[in-house]
Amino acid sequence: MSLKTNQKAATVQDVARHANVSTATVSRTLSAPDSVSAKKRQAVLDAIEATGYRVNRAARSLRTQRSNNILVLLPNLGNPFFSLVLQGIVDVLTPAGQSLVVAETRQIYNAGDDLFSYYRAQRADGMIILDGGVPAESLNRFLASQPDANIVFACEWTNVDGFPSVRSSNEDGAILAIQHLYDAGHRNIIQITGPKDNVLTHARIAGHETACKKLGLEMHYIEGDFSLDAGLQAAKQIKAMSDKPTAIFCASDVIAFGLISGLARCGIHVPEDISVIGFDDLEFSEHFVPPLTTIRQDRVALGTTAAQVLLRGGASKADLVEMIPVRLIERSSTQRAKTKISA
Amino acid sequence: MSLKTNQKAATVQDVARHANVSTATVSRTLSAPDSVSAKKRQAVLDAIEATGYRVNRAARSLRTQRSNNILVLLPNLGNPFFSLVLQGIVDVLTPAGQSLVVAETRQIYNAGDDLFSYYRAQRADGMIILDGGVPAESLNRFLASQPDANIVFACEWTNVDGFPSVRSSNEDGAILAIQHLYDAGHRNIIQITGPKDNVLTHARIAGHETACKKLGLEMHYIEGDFSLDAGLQAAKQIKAMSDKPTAIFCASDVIAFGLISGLARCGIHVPEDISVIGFDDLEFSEHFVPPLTTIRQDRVALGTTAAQVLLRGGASKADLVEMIPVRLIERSSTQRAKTKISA
DNA sequence: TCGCTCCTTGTAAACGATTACAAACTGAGC
DNA sequence: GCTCAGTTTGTAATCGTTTACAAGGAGCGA
Repeated sequence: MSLKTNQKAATVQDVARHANVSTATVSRTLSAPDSVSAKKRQAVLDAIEATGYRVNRAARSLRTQRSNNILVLLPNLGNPFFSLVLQGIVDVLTPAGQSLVVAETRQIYNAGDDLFSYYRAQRADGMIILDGGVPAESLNRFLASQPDANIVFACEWTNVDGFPSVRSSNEDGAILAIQHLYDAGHRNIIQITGPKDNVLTHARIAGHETACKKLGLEMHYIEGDFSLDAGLQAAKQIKAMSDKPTAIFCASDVIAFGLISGLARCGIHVPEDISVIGFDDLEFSEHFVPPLTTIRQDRVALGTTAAQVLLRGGASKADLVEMIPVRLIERSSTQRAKTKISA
Repeated sequence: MSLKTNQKAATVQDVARHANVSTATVSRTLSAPDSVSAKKRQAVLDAIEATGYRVNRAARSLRTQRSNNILVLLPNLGNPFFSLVLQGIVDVLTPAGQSLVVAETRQIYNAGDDLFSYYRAQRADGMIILDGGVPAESLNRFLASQPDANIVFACEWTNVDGFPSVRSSNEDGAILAIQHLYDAGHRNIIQITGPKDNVLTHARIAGHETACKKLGLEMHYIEGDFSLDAGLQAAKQIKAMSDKPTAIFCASDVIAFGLISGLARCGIHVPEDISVIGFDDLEFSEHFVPPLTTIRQDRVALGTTAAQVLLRGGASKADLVEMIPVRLIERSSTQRAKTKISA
């Protein structure tokens, strides 16, 4: 490529002139090389090299009606949970020649816009939504007005039918967690849940119930919200209980961190006094003290799969639900129940 | 806005027809409302409402030669350190009507592209680079070919002159760390550093040296790389030392996590046996066991400031270095030295 | 050589906005 | 009513691609 300090970027016209061909031939060399004779093709490639030509995406978008942009919508960009999901998305999108545009749901609504309108304004080729809290009204508008919009939910999802989704098998995860505790002899188990209007919360409670029914356990919950603080608060409640659980299933690793810290301040030690299992398997969980037993979500796979579904035009399979398996990662925050097993 | 299931999006022509004005008037209503009479303006706004018109960004970009896209380049999207920086960036960019396009340096190079060429292809209005490891050759190309390119480095920076940068005061941070340990009576201090070719590493070593010179301490280093594993490896080395340090300054919190875990496995306890101070103050650091004393970087401010510099056209002040202050967060991983203070 | 097909190539019309320029209108001052 | 300046409006060119269509040329059989 040329290093010359040219003010304005080379256009397809410049290349054509340079190679002594028409603009159509230049364009074809790029999009359908086989339809151009070897001689002209080489001339065009040389001219591109010489002029430092790069296609103007705006012009191409305007003409082809495709932006080559994929919009990713997050509830909260500052939440480190999403970093590996984004990693997975970009791993698939970049090689496919798509650029990744990120936005936060609340920024859009703060600007007085709504999702539907924002999507139209961006004119992205597709959208991955990582936020299950999008208002149903916005989504119904999509279905009514742009039934062909290419949208995939990932991680979280929505109860509005008509959108494909990629998610961890949350129920299975909860079942694995309860079963693991049961197998270690625990019979008095509490779940500290996520926020009550969240789809993940419901799924993890559903799994919990399934497991408890099967195993003949009673179900106990403390309502939380996936945050550290929820764990700290729960620790206080547990300290005050007369009949303490022997094991706690936290709906997120972050809750577990807060809980374990909180319990330690009350003189309750994990896993000696109480076993704790988390959900997510964050980078840190392995290095927490004690290393956290947890249910691993494959965040990169969530991202890559969502991107693949999108590229394949997943919107046509509106009922698609792609489940990413989770697995139990056994570490040191859970141990065999010390108290005698009742019954 | 209309809910009708219209196939193709409304254009400025449709709005003009609807409002019985020319396309120029529609365009002016959007970009310079004051230059349009109140009556026509209202007619246009009504027509926009009725047709559900949204400006076509590709067409606008083509005509105005501005994309309203800002490119953010990261070394590694999966690294949760950057999530709050991105948060800060988006907090500023979205209200300013700019979209955020993210890409990873290595993806670009994997694709056989180089940064300069990629930037031209994207035709972004500006770029925030969070990766100090960009080859000098690419950067010199920018300066030679597009001296007006709007580029800001954030977090990390480059030794190539000519680019503004926003960064934490890393030297100050290292000085604060050493001073804190000194004040607690420590005289035998080691730093576990970042990777040796990194600008942050150099800055934190420079601060360390400044402090040691002032305080009359010897300087000791173990070379690391900001990772958990570096901390674990360092723990082994320290265990094998006959004259052990009483305090360790880790160039990142993540190193500190690994170090503390590693030391614990060798029966060396923090802070009882050795004090440890980190750098970054991740969300997690407060809840580590023990809660980590560290130097806090204001990651959100790094992002917002970088975005503001960019929007102000910071490239014109190529020598600008915006320093974001750091501060000492004292928690429980450091304590007063037990051994007698020598001299 | 003619006529036919098949492959390459070029011409020119989109795509949907912005904006320079000119035309039309307004009202004030005489 | 006429002139002039100032405001408002419209016309049409332009941004840089892609692609439908037509035309030119090559190859081949008769």
